[in-house]
Amino acid sequence: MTFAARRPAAGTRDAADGYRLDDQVGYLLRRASQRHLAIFAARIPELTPTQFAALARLNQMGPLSQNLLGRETSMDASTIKGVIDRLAARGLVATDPDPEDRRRLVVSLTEAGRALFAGLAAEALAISEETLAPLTAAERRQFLSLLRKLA
Amino acid sequence: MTFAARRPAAGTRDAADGYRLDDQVGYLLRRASQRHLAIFAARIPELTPTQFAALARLNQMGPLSQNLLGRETSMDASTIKGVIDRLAARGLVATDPDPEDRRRLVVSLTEAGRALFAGLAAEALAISEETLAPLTAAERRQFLSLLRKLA
DNA sequence: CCCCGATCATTTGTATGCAAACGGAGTGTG
DNA sequence: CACACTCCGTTTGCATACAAATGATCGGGG
Repeated sequence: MTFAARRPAAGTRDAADGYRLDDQVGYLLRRASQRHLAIFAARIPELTPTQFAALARLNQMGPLSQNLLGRETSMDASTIKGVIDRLAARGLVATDPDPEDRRRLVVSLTEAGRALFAGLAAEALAISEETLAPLTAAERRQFLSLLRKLA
Repeated sequence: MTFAARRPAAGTRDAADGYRLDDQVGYLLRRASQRHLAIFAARIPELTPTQFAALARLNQMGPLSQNLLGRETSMDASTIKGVIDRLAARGLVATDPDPEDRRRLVVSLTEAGRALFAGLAAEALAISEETLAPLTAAERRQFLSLLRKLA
């Protein structure tokens, strides 16, 4: 005796009943991102994760054109523009025209930006640790490995 | 002969050099969410993932107050308001005052909303599958299990 | 019964994030 | 050299997200 006999023959009804929001990867990703954001905002209130990502990439790669920096940090052209505008307004990055290509706007870290990043990098690593705290060390490695395949 | 001798003695410089953006869980979560969103938008262009989540929860739980629906879908009060406003403008949900508590706004699925959800549920499951496609079946189970612990 | 704290919905301000369209600038081809 | 194609930066419009403040309402305690 199963429940199969109670199911309607058509497909849509089955799918609607079988859809469990709490099991969907998109919903879980959104929730995990929200939790991470809360941890980040609590420990580094002066920057957002995206702003910090831009500083980190500039620190790692040196000056980059605005659009390229966007690609290197997974932000589209309009998003990176807003991020750079806000960082520039606070004096953390400088923007200069590229003499070799007049379309380009070269973004570079200022000394203040470099110092801020250097002072916060350890805290940023601690944020990643706290985000992964519910997992054991082995689970963290496994999770990051799988997550990388989806990114 | 290692590189250790070239490292400065202080801590901040070490942390700045040791910070690899591409290894940080927050960055990877953002990228995975972006990929999922692109898949969702391509396959269900008429709804956003959050809008679909609200319909799914209403389909599962029945009518709910607006704030409670927000909690049940991990959206704060101002976010869920905008989502419900847009769904209501399209006739997919109805909002009525709660006679038992005049603070509350009861949100319920309309027939159109119920039909739309039923018609899209199978596609939504396919979206989850496509998002997880880079993983094997065993990896998917493992990944979802770990992700749930972080959400 | 009145007050106090909690809850509900709303509004405002700020910050991603994506789509689409635009003009300016490089590049390669015929 | 002219043209098409591409890239760069910008702008607009829309949709999450969160913080903070507000006003209305509900609940319980004194």
